[in-house]
Amino acid sequence: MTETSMPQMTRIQQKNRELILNGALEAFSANGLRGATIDQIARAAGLSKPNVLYYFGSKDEIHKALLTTLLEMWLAPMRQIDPKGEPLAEVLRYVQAKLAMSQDYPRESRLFAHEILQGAPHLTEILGGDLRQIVDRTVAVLEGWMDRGLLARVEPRHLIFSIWSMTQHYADFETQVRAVLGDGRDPVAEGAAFLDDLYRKLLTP
Amino acid sequence: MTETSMPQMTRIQQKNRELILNGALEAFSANGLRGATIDQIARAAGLSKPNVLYYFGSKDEIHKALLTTLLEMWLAPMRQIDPKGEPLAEVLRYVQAKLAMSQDYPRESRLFAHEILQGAPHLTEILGGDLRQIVDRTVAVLEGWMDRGLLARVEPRHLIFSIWSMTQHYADFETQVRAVLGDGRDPVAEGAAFLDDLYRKLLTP
DNA sequence: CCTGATCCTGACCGTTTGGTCAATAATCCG
DNA sequence: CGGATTATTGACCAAACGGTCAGGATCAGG
Repeated sequence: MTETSMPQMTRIQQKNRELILNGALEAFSANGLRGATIDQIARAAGLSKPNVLYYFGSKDEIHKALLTTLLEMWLAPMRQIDPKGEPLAEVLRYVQAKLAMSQDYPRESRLFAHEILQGAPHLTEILGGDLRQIVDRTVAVLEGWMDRGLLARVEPRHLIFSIWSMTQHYADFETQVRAVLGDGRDPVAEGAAFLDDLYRKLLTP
Repeated sequence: MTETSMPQMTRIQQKNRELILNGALEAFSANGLRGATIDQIARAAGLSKPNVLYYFGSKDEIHKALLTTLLEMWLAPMRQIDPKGEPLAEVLRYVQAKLAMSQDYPRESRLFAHEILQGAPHLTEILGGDLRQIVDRTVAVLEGWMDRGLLARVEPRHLIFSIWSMTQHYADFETQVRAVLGDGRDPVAEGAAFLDDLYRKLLTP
């Protein structure tokens, strides 16, 4: 959400660009790229529509800027897996970190879900580059652990998918989860316990 | 996709309503409720726009009819879990059936994903009723098995979530999956093996 | 205080969208 | 066949949408 502060920007630019990106996150995460309107974004940002378009040339440009800004944050937990750490603990810590992000940043989670449902038009470049790279690194680490018998052998990429899908599920499908579980329960806390159990059983050698 | 054939409908009504629902599935699954236009639906159905609106009064009505029609099919695999069967085999069969559905009916899967990302405006009624009931039944069956020590004890509802999220992931997030796995691989076949392994380890008492 | 650059907005424009309607064509049935 | 019902469409409408623009307000620096 905090924009990478470019140096040659006035205070006003910094403040308003951030207001706009914040409003855009609200609108895009709720309605998707096509569903969200510039008016919605402007209202959420507390600015006029032409003023929004003064800072970003088009709706698409806002969307792109937002995704670029947020992707780094979204991948951060995976970067923190430590090849020198205790294997099972490292994976479990990653799972919990990803789950916490889905809980703390549901809008961001939904934003990415929407983007990917559309076929990731804006993300494909990054998906093929940066993301691929960080995933490859993580796969190598996991395979190293499995080779040394420190972790049960499973297909590493599918292990990663399973973590992504289940943790995001709690944010993206919150409605469904709530409808099924009923009120008065804490889906994410229960999910944390379930996932800990699951990956412990799956990965203990 | 096949409409529940109401009796007092002419052949033309039956045919055209089905054409429309089919076109709507194409449009809604690709672009969501707000993103899809009646024109798109009409084109996909091979009918004129006013003619589409002759059969369904509004875009929302088409959407609602489509969800209602498809929900039954979507829940069918869960209904087939047999309380008298061998527990682990029953669960594994359900997992594979759900995965096959994500592969065979990706449009339907995406349709539901879109709907739920919007907060399930049209589904909430059904989510609180029919869905709740079938889930409750399945939970009871699972708990029975766990009580008798035939299945490892886990929170049954979260077990169900995990199945839903991971199987749907292969359809909804197909782009992401393909980008990470690279070409020349069969994500679903690999997923089937991974999931079989996972649930076997998780649920074997 | 002045001046140039930055910031902001009301009014406006062309297009798309959901939806209507009167008129015409096809179909059904006695 | 013939009349009534059903099916279909081109033309149209109001609202919403993405985006532009000229001109005025505000601000920073000398």
